[in-house]
Amino acid sequence: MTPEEEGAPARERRPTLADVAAAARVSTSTASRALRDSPLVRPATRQRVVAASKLLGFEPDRLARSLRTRASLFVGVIVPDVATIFYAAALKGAQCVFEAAGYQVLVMDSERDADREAENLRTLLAHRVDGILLATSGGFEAPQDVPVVFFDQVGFGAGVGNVAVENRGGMELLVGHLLEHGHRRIAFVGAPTGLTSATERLDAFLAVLREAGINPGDDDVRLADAVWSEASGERAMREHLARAEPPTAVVAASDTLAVGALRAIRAAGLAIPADVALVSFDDPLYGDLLDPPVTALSRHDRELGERAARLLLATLANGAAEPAEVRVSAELIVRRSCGCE
Amino acid sequence: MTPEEEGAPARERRPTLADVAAAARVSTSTASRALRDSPLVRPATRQRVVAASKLLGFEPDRLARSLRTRASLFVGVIVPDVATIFYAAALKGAQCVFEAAGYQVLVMDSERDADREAENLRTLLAHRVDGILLATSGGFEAPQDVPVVFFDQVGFGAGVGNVAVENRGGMELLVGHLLEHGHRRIAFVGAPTGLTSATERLDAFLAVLREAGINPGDDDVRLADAVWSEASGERAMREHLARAEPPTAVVAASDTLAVGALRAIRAAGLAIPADVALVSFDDPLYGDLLDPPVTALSRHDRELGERAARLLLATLANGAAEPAEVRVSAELIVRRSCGCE
DNA sequence: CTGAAAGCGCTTACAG
DNA sequence: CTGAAAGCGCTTACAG
Repeated sequence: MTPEEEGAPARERRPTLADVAAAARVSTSTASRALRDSPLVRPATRQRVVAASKLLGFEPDRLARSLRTRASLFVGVIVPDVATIFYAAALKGAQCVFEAAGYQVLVMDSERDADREAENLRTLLAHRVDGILLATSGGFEAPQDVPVVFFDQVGFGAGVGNVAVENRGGMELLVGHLLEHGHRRIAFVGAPTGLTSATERLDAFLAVLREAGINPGDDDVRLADAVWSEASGERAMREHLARAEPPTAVVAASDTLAVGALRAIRAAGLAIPADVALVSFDDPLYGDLLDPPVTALSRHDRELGERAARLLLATLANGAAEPAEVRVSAELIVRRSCGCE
Repeated sequence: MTPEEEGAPARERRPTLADVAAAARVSTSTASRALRDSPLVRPATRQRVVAASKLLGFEPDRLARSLRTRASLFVGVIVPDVATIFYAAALKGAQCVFEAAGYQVLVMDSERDADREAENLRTLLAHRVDGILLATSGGFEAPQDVPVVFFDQVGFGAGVGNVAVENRGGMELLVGHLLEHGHRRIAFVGAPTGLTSATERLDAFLAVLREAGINPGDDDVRLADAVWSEASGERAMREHLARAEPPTAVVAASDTLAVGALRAIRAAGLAIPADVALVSFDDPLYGDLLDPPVTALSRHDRELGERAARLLLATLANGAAEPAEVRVSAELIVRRSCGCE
């Protein structure tokens, strides 16, 4: 046998299943079966094939396999901004779950743009993803036959499920705590409604206040920009501070907004919590080290991603069930910005 | 013509090129050419094909195309931890560049584990990525014929290029500033050497000190864990504080380490910078809002990712050139923890 | 300008 | 237990 026949590692191109089969002197059918641990192949044969595969450094082409099996084992994840702590952590959670299940994730960043999101969706479909995790920015168009689960923002009706934070419960904790401190003039720094979390948080804020017998006026809520940017949170807070009767406490609908508010309050030369108390819906990174440490809701970023991934996996395995609605609840982390200590 | 022949959108399975071709009454060859804007097809024909494609909602299967063209337009990015600000931002930078060039990115999280990294590498190769961006954790094995560019950590010799921070220059800024403040007993909280950034930063720290006529002792450097965890930074700082002659200033090799050090100093009831000054190699998130605001080097996370991506793209387009070595330099952000103001 | 044919690298009925 | 054959959905020489 010449070296060519024996299949010394071909340096010029990647070995294919055919190379392995040739080296092991079996058909590609048998080689394929052997490598996939089919019970249909004699142990001795399997051994030969495996050895040949090792020798050649064979790695099956997942793309070719996907094409043939009609299951890509690709899953798509669309987020508004990967560089944001929340989405990065949620992505990580999802990725861990998917990888363990043999799926490869395709991440897309919609840049918080609905059109881009729609395009991302198409790109994912073109890659024949088996399913999608979507933190929508409003560009959702239901794909024909791939299941999508919404996370962060819930997509009413559409999709096979939603996983999000318990916005109502969280807001109850936040506002409730401020109420206990005796505040009555409590203001809100939120995001433009439209996306569900922004809306739910605002609605909950108003509802909790009303239940406490307080009737918040229009002035009591200021909306930042759709990106939930620090800068816009700062601006919104500045507006609150400029009111004839400024609030004695503020709840920010997110960590970024809270940090913006913090900047505005400091810039105004005011003391927290003496002049204005501040609480944040999400715990800012290093929230305990800020000046002052801020009272906030604990984060469950990664868990959110995991839950969403598991939901999708379940659908992929069992077919569409009832749309699942999962809400993860957060706890109050009491620090100093609320007036405690 | 019956509806079947005319190709009303088949709801049960995704339309293929064959469906489009049938609907437009051309061969798949022509359909393919028409959709890819080949000059070889008559305008009228192209129109028919495009119309049919639209009508059916056809989206070409990228996997099939990749198989045929032998260019996946996939690119892999391996990071030690996506949930870390730095890597998330670098990923975003890279992703933007790749997407604009028509590449889809496959992200892998090595969990800072060399074996997992090696596995990630194999997975990427199995997906026939055209190239790889790697922030190595030590598990690199050179793939046969796909170019890899290292970022964050440089991979000596291997790969088609490296992009990293200017560690030496950054350390000069940091230590130099502390020296100007009159400090002589300056300590270091770093990461275990091995990975290049840890090594380079430590070496630079020592070198700069020596050039200033100071001879740092073994005690002056304490190493945290390989994950650069806050907790280990805190521990290392605690050790420094417990020394017979504690340092009057400390440089932390990263933001996380600096935050850990900050915690340790505070816990010891010491004042920054009065009792110990502190500077950080990377600017912590909200570094200006911490108590006290910390002096640090500006971040260029996203830029690092972009540069790395562009380098890979260039290699993909022009073939292997000389291994490129790009270093991005950082500026000193002076705040209060160093003793300024 | 268009079509028939081959083939990318796999998997899987179908025969034996 | 094994192999020859078909086919996943595309693209691209090769003829015409």
